[in-house]
Parts: sequence; structure tokens; C-alpha cells
Amino acid sequence: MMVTDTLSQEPNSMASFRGAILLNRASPQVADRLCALGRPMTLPKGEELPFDTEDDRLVFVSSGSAKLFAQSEPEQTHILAFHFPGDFVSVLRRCDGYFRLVALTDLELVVFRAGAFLDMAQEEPAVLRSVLARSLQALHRSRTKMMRLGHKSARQRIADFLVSMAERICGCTCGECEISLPMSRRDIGDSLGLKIETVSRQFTDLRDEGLIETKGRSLVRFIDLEALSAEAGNALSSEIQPQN
Amino acid sequence: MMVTDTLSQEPNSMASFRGAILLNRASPQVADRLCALGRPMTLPKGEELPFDTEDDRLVFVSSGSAKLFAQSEPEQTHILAFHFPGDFVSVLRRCDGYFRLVALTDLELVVFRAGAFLDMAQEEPAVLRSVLARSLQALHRSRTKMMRLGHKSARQRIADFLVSMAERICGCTCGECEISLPMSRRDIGDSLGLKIETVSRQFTDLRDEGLIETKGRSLVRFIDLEALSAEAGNALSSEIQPQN
DNA sequence: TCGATTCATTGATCCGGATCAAAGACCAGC
DNA sequence: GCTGGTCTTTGATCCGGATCAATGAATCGA
Repeated sequence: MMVTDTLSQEPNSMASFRGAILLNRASPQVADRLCALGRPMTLPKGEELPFDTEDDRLVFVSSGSAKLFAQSEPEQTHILAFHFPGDFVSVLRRCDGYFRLVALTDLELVVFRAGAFLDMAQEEPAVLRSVLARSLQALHRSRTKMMRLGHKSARQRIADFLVSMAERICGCTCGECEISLPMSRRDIGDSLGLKIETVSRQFTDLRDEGLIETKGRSLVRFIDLEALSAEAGNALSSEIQPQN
Repeated sequence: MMVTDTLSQEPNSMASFRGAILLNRASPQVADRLCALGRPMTLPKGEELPFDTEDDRLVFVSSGSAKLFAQSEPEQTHILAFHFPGDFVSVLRRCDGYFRLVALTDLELVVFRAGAFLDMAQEEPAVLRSVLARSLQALHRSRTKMMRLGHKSARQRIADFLVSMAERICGCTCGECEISLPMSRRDIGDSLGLKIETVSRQFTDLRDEGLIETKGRSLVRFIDLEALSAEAGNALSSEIQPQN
């Protein structure tokens, strides 16, 4: 069930949005007017952002995690991206593209109609430009991912996925760390173009080789993130991060 | 060899840029200042847009066709996208991402430093917004493509590729038409995550089944685009993506 | 026009991941 | 605690696309 927050006091989600997107980019007046366009929402785990057949939307993720997926045919779901706090997601109207946003954990959002938001953002070009920068970043991330999907083995995809989750969920890029994956094995497979059995086998292999440990369904402990990153085929990328 | 057009009269490429990007969005004065930031260029077939390690760039394609690719390791090239007249392409500076733009045919471009262009575009939010809209469209195209890469068979990928080329090169979405593919079999494979032999085999199969005819290396004649689109698994989609 | 070179096609074989099938682990309800 | 259902793991087999190898067709420069 979808719940709309209607407290008269500004909800937390809106405050995060101000901090992440508007701060230092819009005058207080325009910031207020932009916020007034946004609808704060909470989605319980498993629930889906209701369709909107009229407008494309821009969705700011304040807390929790979500999957963005497309379903072209029944029994054929493709996860396009996972989203975490701070992300500003473009969700197309239902008719063309058929994108759906589903909560993996309880989710706090601010939802905007894209047209209205951009119309008003035109008055604060710095905001528009910030959204553009994020959009270009998402594009490059998508292209990088696409590039990997096309040419990497199952093992490399899983290693890459785990490394990127370690970074996005707990900010770790090296050494040890432990995270709780909010998504199922099936979700992971759907996002990497692999079957659930293959995902599971790769987890098993990585565990047997001592690169990760797992506890329960969601807990993953990374023993050596650099080694895992190397498995992902990012051997050369170490030149970007010198061991000073 | 790279040739920079330095005619005092405005070159054709700049005029196309005005028509496609600026028309009705910027005042004549700002339009002139934006154009002044752009460097018209021609690239002969096979040549590469010279690196720029300082700035990201925005490149408007006026005529010809190009491939945008990333090379993570030697002998591992991934084509991210093909580009045609009217496209406004974001090319990252060399250090992060390592994107390269190469002419498939003689190419006319207008090249901007992204920062400078966006700084000035902030004075005309309509331009900024148009660029954002294009960026979001590219993002969705990339995601759609990614989705397909992950889950489609070689046959479906080739069929899908051919259908999209028919649309982008000659504007056809149904019935018969004939196009000249500017890219090699290897390029096609690199963009779809397939080996050259597999690409060739799929062409052969489609030819044997009477869905296409081929003449020489580049000429492809489509006998029935709807049937081909069905092969691609696009049962429902008759959507068109307009390049506004 | 003629090689020379690159590009494309075809064939044979191999391997990684999908598929089919079954058992085991985890979690929520009582 | 048990119990039913879902999610995950493991095993056996199959198949699509990669790989290896060789031939054939286009294109380019002299």
C-alpha cells in the first residue's frame, strides 16, 4: 500500500532533497517553489511506485533502496538499475518504455512531474545544470555497465556487481567490509543478464575461494575488495588509485 | 588527417547545429555566442576525434556517421553507440572513461567544450533543457539497449540492430527499404557483444530466410521490416523516438 | 588490371551459462 | 518450537555462441 506523507511540517525526505539537489544552487524562494512541486512518499518494501500515464517523473530517493526495471514480456524482467539514497531517478511515463520502480526496502521518496519540475528549474539554471550533470553521469554509468554486460563472464559480472554494491552501500573501495544486500539473487541475475542458478554458483565459487563470506541470505562480508575488483576485470583501474 | 574548417562564412555544420539545437530556444544574440564556442571540424573516414585531456566535450554531428567506443584493454573494444546527423554526443575527457569517437564515413562536426557550452547555455535555460532532454533520451536508449544485450539471443540482437539502423539511416519502420551500413561486421559485433563470425552467420540465416538481401559488404535490403522487428522480439513496440 | 590486404563467410569443435530437476536453507505464521 | 512457502543451493545435461582454422569476396594502391 502506498502512503503519502501529509504532515504539515516538512518531512525528512524533502529536507534531504534540499540538501542534495538545491543547496547553493537555488535561491530560497525558488527552492521552496521547487519543493512545493514535489510529493513526499513512502513505499513499504515490495510496493511499486504507482503508474503515471500522463507524465514522466523525476524521483529523488531519500532513504531505502529500490530497483528500476522494465518488463517487456511476461516472465521477462530486466533490472535497469538499483537506486540508493541521494539518487535522482528519471522514470518514464508508462506508455513508452514501461519502466517501474519497486521498493526493495521501506523507501522514502520525493516525486516530481518531470515537465513541471524542469519548467520551474529553468528559472534556476544551476539546478537544471546539476540535473543534467547527474543525467550525464547516469548515462555514462549505464554505458559502462552495458559495455560490461556485453563482454564479461558471469564471474566477472558478479564480482563487479559486488564491488559496486560495496561502494554504493557502505562506501568501501578497498580492504574489508560487510554489507546487507537488499535485493534477491533473482534481482541480481535480472540486472546482470544471468539466471538465478548461475548467480548462486558464482557466489559459491567466490566463497570457496575465500574472497567473500556470506551469512544468511543477504549478508556479504568482503575479505579483500581489491582482489575482488581484480576478478571483475578492473586490473588496470588500479593505476587510477595509486597506493601512496 | 584532421582538417579544421576556417572559412569566414559560416560552414554548413554550424548552420545544422543552429537549426537542430538552437532554433526557437535561444535569442539570436545568445545563439551567436553559443555558436562562437563551437569549433566546426571535418574528419575523414577512419580518423579519430583528437583527445582532449582537459575537458569533456559535446559534439554535434552534422553529416556522416561515427562510432563512439571505449577501449578498456588492448584487443577489447566496446562500441557504445553509433551516431548520425542531428545527434549531440557527450564525449568524456580521456582520463576517466576513455571514450573515443571515430568517423565511419567522412564526418562534419561541431565540437564544444562541455563546461563552456553549459556555462553559456545557462543564460538560455531552454537550450539547457533541450540538451537535458536529449541526455535523458540517450540514457533511456542506452538502458533499453543494455536490457536487450543482457537477455537477447544473437539472432534477436542482429534483427534489432538492423531494424534500428533502418529507422535511423533512412527513416523506415515498415515495408521495404534499402540502406548502406557504414560500419563493418566487427563494429556491429563490438556493439552487440558478439563475435564477427556470429554476426556473419546471423546475416546468412536472415538472408536464407528471405528477410533481407545483401549486396556487397554494406548494402542491405529489407524485404519486410515488420517481420524483422518481430524477430527482434519487439512484438508490441511501434514506438518512434523523435530527434527534436 | 593485377596482386595484396583487409574483410566476410563457412565449417568443426569446445565451453560457459541456461535449463531441468531436486534437495536444502531461511523466514513468517501459528 | 513446528510448518508451509519462498528463496537458495547443488547436480546433470543441453545448447548457443566463442574459438580455431581455412576459404572466399571486396576494396585499394600501384
